[in-house]
Amino acid sequence: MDLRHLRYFVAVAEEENIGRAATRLHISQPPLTRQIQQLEEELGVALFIRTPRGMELTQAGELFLEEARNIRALVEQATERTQRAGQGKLGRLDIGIFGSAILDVIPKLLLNFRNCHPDVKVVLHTMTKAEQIEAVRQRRISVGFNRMLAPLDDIVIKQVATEGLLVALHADHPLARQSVIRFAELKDHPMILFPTGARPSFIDKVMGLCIENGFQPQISQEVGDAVTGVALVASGFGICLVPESATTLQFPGVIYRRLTDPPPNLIVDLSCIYRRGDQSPILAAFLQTVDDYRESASEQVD
Amino acid sequence: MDLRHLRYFVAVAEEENIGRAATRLHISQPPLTRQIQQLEEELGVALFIRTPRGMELTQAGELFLEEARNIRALVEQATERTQRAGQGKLGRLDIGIFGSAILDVIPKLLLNFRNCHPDVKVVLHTMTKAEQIEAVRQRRISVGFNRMLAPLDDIVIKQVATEGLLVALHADHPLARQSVIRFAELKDHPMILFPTGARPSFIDKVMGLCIENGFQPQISQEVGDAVTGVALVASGFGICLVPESATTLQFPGVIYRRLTDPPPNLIVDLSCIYRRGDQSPILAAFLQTVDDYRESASEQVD
DNA sequence: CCTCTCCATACTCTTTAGGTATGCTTCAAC
DNA sequence: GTTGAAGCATACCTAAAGAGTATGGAGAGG
Repeated sequence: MDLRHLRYFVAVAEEENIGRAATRLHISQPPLTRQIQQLEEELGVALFIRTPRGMELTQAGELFLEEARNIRALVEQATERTQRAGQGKLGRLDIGIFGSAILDVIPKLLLNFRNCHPDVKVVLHTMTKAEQIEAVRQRRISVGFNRMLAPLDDIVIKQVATEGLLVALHADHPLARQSVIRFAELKDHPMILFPTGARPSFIDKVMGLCIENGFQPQISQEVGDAVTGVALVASGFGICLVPESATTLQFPGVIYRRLTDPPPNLIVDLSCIYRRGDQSPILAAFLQTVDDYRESASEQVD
Repeated sequence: MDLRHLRYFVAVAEEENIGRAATRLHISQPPLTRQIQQLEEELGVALFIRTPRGMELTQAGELFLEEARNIRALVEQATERTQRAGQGKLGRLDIGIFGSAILDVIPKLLLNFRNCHPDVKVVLHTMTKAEQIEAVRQRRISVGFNRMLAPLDDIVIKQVATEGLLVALHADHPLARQSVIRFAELKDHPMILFPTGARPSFIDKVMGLCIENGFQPQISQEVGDAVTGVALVASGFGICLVPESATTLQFPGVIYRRLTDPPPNLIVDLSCIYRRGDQSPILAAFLQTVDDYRESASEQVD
């Protein structure tokens, strides 16, 4: 049996007349007669009663008509869904994130992506940098977001955004009276660092800046992520260098101050990683969204 | 697209290797390669990633695999169901009945039929003789049960059973003391007749018998069916001639007495009617059940 | 570097769908 | 009653498409 047989059968059943059905199908009458005979022979069942007036469905034919319509609808649906999946408009995208990336850029990106691709199910997985790399390799996630990424052969790193650094400090802190702070002034003030875990990380960025400015930081506490860091600032444990997006966190008593030095020293990048050679149309669509985001972000700067 | 494409696609997706899939499908490798290419081209979507190790499904391919399996299962199911319908094992049978036929024969027939054909939905319609004939012509019912049927060109009449006649009378009735009654003894006893409505009917049978035995019956009441007739016997309205199967009705105070005369005079037939030329396999199966029933009934008599 | 594996391509053959012409049956109209 | 029209079936031919054989080409492993 063939989908052609079903198409022909439905036409004949609807027209109740082989000649008219043949016209509708843009073929001549004899081949259609033969196809219907073949179908009946293959099923071993009479689907039609031949009357002088035309073709009339048997009970078995009535039943088969329903089934044939179902099958044809399902085929059409399968075709359409598969095509949408091939265009990255249907399916699932697993994304690896880490603590502070969720604060600003990722929500905006996801919002844009879901507007264009409402039928792609986005699943977020919180994981460390090392876990993300491993998960990308094993295809458990298609894309991961992180900072301070070192080049790898099998993984592409694509910069998503750059953010300036701010100092988070308590309103009672001596430096809080200044509207702008020079980096060197941070010397001798206890500092909260994050994240713990795999190096190189944001910690190394901060340590490097301190050394460039001629001092070793006084480490008050090492914590897992920016959220915890700012929470400790609110509790008076010290100051904390954070990316701009951390201003989303408005803990009581915490204020953010800009540093005087200009880029490129006082910026930190946010990048995404994905498997080199990954052909997934959903990933491609997501990376397109990332590009669009970067463009619109740089336009805002202009 | 063709069902062949689906079969081939599923095989390749499962084997993850065109060569092995070709072996499984009992064809050679190159045609299979081409069929898969055709399918991908028609959908406009890459279903597989070609690796040095073999064929790996894309996300779109995974989705299409599910759909393809569904479609194939549905086709198989449609084939099987249609074949069962063609053998009269699946579908619907509409049967016309009248009041007293339901008492004995029909329940037994239906029980037998449903044992052999559990997936045929049997729908009973209570209708008069005239309604049954009209409904058979209009195909609203496939078969009807009735008594005293006159031959018709377009309808086949098939005798289902013959039943002897009994006299239903009240236990206090003078004739109740006799274990057997001669027909002529019914003279001068008020008699309940049924059914009202279309002639010829059971009434004409009874009237004919009375005249044969030399008297005009004293009509106490005409009622619609045997059930009402026997109910009136219980209320003391008179005696009532009924088919044997009416003994199913055990009203308090009602007893049944055999008549002395032998067949063929004191029997009444139950027949079924159906459209001449009706090819429905379900009807054929039902008529076969009727034949089997008649055979087993006559065996019991032997 | 060679070989093995596996998919793609080229070409041929065979099957089968589709077209044209025609026959057969039934129904209706004259 | 005969004739014509409608509708399905059959016979035969053509063309398209699937399947087979032979071979090429690319990547992985020894």
